[in-house]
Amino acid sequence: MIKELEKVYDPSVVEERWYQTWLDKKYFHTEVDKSKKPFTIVMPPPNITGQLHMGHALDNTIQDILIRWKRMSGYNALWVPGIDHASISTELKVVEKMAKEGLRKEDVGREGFLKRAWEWKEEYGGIILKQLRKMGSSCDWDRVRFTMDEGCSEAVLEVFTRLYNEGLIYRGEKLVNWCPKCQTTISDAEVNHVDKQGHFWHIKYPIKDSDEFLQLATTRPETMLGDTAVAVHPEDERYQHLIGKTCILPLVGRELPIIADSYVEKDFGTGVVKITPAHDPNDFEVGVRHNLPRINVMNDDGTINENGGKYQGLDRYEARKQMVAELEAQGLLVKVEDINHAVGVHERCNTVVEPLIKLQWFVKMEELAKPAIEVYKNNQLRMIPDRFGKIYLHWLENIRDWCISRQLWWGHRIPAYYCDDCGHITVSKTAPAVCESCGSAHIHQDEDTLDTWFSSALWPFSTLGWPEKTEELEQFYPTSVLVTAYDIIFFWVIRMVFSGLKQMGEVPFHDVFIHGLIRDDQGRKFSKSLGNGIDPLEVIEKYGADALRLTLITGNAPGNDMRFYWERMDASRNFANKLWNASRFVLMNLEDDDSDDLLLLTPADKWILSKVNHLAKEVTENMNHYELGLAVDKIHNFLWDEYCDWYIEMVKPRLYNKEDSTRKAALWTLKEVLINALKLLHPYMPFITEEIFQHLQSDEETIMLSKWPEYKEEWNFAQQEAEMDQIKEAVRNIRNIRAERNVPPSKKAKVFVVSQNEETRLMFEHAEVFLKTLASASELCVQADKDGIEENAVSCVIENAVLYIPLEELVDMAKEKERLLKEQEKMKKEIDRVEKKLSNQGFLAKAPQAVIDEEKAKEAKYRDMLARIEEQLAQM
RNA sequence: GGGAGUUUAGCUCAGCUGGGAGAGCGCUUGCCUUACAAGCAAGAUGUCAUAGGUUCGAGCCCUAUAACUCCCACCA
Repeated sequence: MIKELEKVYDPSVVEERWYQTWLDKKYFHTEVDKSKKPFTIVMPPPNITGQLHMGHALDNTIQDILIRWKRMSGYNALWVPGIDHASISTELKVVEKMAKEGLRKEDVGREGFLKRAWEWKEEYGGIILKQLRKMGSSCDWDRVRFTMDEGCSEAVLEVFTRLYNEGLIYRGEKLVNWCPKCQTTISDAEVNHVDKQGHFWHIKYPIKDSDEFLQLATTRPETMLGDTAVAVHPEDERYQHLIGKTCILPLVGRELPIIADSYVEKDFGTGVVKITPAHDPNDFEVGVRHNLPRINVMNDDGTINENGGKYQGLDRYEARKQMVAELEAQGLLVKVEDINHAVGVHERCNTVVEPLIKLQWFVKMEELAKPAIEVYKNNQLRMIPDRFGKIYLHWLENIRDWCISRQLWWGHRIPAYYCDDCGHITVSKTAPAVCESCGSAHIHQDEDTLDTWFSSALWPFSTLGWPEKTEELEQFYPTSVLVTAYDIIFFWVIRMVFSGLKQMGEVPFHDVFIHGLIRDDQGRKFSKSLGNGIDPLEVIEKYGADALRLTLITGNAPGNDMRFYWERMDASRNFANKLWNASRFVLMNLEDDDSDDLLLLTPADKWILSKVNHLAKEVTENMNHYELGLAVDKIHNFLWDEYCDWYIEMVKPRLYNKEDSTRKAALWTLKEVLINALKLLHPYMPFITEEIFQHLQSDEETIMLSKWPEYKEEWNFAQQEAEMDQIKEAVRNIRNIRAERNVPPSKKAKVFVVSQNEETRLMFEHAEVFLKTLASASELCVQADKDGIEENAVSCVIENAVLYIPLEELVDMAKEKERLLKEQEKMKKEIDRVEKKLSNQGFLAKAPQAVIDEEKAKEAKYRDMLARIEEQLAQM
């Protein structure tokens, strides 16, 4: 039994033991049960290169809370875990590892590389899932999925071929984002724009057969090697005479047409733009309009290629340096301006992205985006908090085609087969033996793989068995809620929505619960370079998973970032310890006979039952609105303040008196209320609640599968709640009086309650059992008049009564009077305020009746109290 | 350039559909009261960023301003 255990709660043993038990008993496993309503979450699959960090800890705590709550509420609750192959990150890691052995990708070939990648996956892929168990995550481990497992791969092939056949996937030569370091294309979403210090080089381009020059500026002089035109605005008077003429590209000598295009802004710079269709998205468009040649001057590694003449072989930045120097030498460099401008970098490696023309695979987005916009607008898809919906819409409304091919080996290989004879492309889920067009057997598969997000976009249905028609799919799709951080809306949420709508005809989830980021104590993001990371596993080791979970949820509102600092862990641990000790107290007193017949419930019992009853209602409501921070705050407050500091203290005298006829009721209430509160707390702090629950009762096998507390009318005691509020107020007043005079608790004093109201007197008489101990009273005298009270007793006025405490020490009457005058002043102010309200015709006419009644009741109460205060004063 | 968020106690943050400003930590004072000193009790601290407006009533709704943060974006 707990009562024999330590005074201090030690989470490490308890957490380990319960997680193993839950696993052994298969509590996490969910089978399809059509008699219940489904509640589904698919876990955002962490990367196989990943280690558990605070973001995962928060994300999974939220999911676990929701799943545990719904499971207890009788839902067919399924939480599918899984991991993502993370094509580019993993490939980089494996390459890095090979480099240590002195090997390059090319040395081992595609197959050799993939073998190593799979080995990586086997070795490291499951680490983060194991770490998630430390958090207490109750996902269905029998259903772990991997984005490259058989089923998910099947789904990828199915979707690719379907979209291709519909013309929604196409192959085209377009300007794409190229990472020279990773040597692959990347999507727009993978490009970060960072402000960098750069230069504006103002250069003169000579006009052919003339002494004139066109002056223009560029931030990337090396791209001039690929210039194929110079453009001005069609209506720019300054340059009318030059349109149609030719200028000479410095350093290269190529003749460039001077064209007119309204893309150029007259008022920016000199109003002249060099056009490099192969290296700039805008210029590319201009090139299409004017049928300009595209000259690619760059190799895949960011060096200048054979089109760069003598600069061939130089790195792009070295070429830039040399070219600028030569321009200057030739007198063609007018000036150099320092500027701050946004540069696109690859989010993985921070290398400056180079726009290059490449033949790549794309998903046509316009048609797919429309229904995704619709479902948000007509509320089939909700964002919590709603403001993220605007970000979602803005992205979809401005979406461009999605480049999905990657020059990587690790991932889903594109199921396109090229005929070496006729050039026909066959797209097929299985490798065709011959070209479907000419029948040639000389065919080869596309070397590229798909963007990692292509497979994760299918996650909500591929994990449930799609494209097979499984009963899981039928029962659990659409899923209930997606839990994720706001930084992943573009990458993932949007792509899941349009993929789900396209393939399943339904949204992949109804709600998107978006949380913020965890930051360090100074509000900075956790990052390797700052070295400010905090390992959740270390936190768990020191404080326990329950405490970490509580910290992550407490005081946080949806969508908001939060700071982590250790002091908050102390507070959470202290709460766990408080709960532990309160439970020890209950268990110490509990007896074997816990039948609930013949219970004589006192007002105090009814009060706490009523409180926990309303707590259940409010917590459930908060959780329905994803207000987890508010919910857990209420549970915390109930357990610590109401249950521990008040109820347990009230009940002690009854427990210690074996003759007390209400003793059994006290024990029953202590236990019953604690069980209900534990259940409400369980989703947040699963381990400690289970540990206590198991010691406390034997009706239910585990708190995990116990019945979620619901509001019940028979536990609604409004009157007792009001009475206890008044008793508490009296106790606080007495304590205050004693504290102000530094009367130690050991020094007891008589307390007189004088009230003309019979009900009030009765109420205090009933409370005598515990009131004496709570207020350090030697004796409690409840009476209708002031008989027997010393003249210099300290007094204070409460609703319907006056309290007197005769203190032996000489009471400073002048000070007492001063205190009463202050009270009087305060009361008058209150009355003024209420009266002002009640004499306001507008208020009386427009405010709800309940509010008006409340104010009237206050007025009466305050007037009564003021009268008593003045009576006291008159006698001084 | 567009959009969003934040501004509440010394610190970190809650405050749900408008109806007397809250928590944790910190601080002051007194207590080892047989569950808990990781505790108990009693305290102190707020022009809810600023200025207007709507309303019987505004921390909450509207407008403007300021400061900070973030996201998006092809001005060379």
